[in-house]
Amino acid sequence: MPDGSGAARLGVLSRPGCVGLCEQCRIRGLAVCRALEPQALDELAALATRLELPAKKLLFDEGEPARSLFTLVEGVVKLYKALPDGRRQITGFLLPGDFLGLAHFTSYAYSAEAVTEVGLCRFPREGFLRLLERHPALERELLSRASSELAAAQEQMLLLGRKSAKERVASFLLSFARRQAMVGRELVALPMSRNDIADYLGLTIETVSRSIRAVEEEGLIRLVDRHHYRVVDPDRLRRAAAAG
Amino acid sequence: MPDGSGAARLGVLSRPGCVGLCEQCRIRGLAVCRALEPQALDELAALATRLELPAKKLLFDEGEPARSLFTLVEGVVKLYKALPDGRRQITGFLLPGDFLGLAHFTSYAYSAEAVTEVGLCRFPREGFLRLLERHPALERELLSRASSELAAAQEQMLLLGRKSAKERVASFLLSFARRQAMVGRELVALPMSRNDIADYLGLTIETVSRSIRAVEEEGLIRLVDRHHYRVVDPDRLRRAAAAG
DNA sequence: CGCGTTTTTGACAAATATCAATGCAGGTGG
DNA sequence: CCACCTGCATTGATATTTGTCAAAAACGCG
Repeated sequence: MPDGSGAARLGVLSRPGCVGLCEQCRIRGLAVCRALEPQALDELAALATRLELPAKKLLFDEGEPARSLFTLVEGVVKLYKALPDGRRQITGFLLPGDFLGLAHFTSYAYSAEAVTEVGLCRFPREGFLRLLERHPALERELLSRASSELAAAQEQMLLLGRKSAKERVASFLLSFARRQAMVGRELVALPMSRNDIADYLGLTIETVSRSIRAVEEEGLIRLVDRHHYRVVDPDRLRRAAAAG
Repeated sequence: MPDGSGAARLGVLSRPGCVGLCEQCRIRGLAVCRALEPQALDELAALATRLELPAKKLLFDEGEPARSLFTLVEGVVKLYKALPDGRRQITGFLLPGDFLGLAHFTSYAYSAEAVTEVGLCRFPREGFLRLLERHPALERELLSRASSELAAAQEQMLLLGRKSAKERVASFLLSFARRQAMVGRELVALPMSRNDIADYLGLTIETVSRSIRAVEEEGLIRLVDRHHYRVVDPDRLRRAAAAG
């Protein structure tokens, strides 16, 4: 079952500290250890440039020629589309292990911006596409991820089209906690601003703020501070999210 | 640029009457004439079962084991997800040439139902996946389509999260007309019910009805009858759709 | 032609957005 | 070290949009 989180439900979630430690994972994010033979892995590694960017840095903008593909190694990235008058819709938050930049056309269909400091691997489009042709396994992995993204996108459409504000917030808090595999006691980090959450859920910051408070007052979560929470009652949170 | 129509902006739009006429197109919908070598095409054809279904027939239901993949040859299909209490979100309308049933997991992530009478090709999952392994070109075609779907899904998230009722309706009328390549004088068929349009746009039927009327009264479209319209002023319609 | 279904229209209600303060926290400079 | 500043978040009062409920109209089918 997809969990509606917008990206990366692939079991490739980040293990902090893995980067630079595990030789196999040196190009993180491509589920490389799982899906690729060592040779393809090496070729990928040869292609990659390592990149560190500060929070709020724009990786690329909607409409710009798609020259690069990336895997996220560290931190959080948001993807979004905007209307001419400035209204924005965030279409997903990416966590370490996620892939971005696959454009069907020659330009990006969305913008990507670092939410926190991020570490990335950058692949030049041309080289990556050539590699793809030589390694069907890589192509299969991408297709698998794209299907998975598509399922998440559909879940998000259901949220945006049919859920109430409180249900949206509950869904988000639940699925974000799940992605960090921390539904139990663990503290969940919420690095993005209320504004980003609002733009992800199709609400205003005020409504997000009020809805988070409502969910907390019912005892479904506990807000430790503005950017950390615990899921107190996963079952009731799931019901509050209108999750099937 | 994606047009937000939810599926099939691949130039594989239907040419009425092609089915059964053109030998190459006998398995329509896989962009077969474009992307595949003749041998793969023949193998695909050998795998396919032809299917005719009446309107309102359920092809498959969310959660059901994904035993088949389909290409739509004739008619219109809707894909949707539902909440336990019955609220529904239609995630896309499929036109001839479109592909459906690619499940990342072993069960379908959404339901599919015939809007009109439909003609389909059905492929058993197992055989199709084996074929996929032998024909990287087919895999590439699917990846290309999945990327394209993803872009459309993101466009739809923008619509659902950030557009007003009138903008949603204008966007829908415009992109549906474009998909039928009929932005000019031509009559656009709108085979689905107001209810389906509402469930696609995240609105109620009443709001859809009023918004269509508003768009018509401004002279952007002309409603011939409930299920046919003409785009009168594409430019102003595009602006009303808040399209960038 | 009549009946069930879908669509449109209207009056009203509810959810969420908007506008306006206020509060809080982290960073900076005195 | 503290006070202030700045940006983000919360809270409150009100406005707007869209949803809900009810009825009439149009359509499609026997």
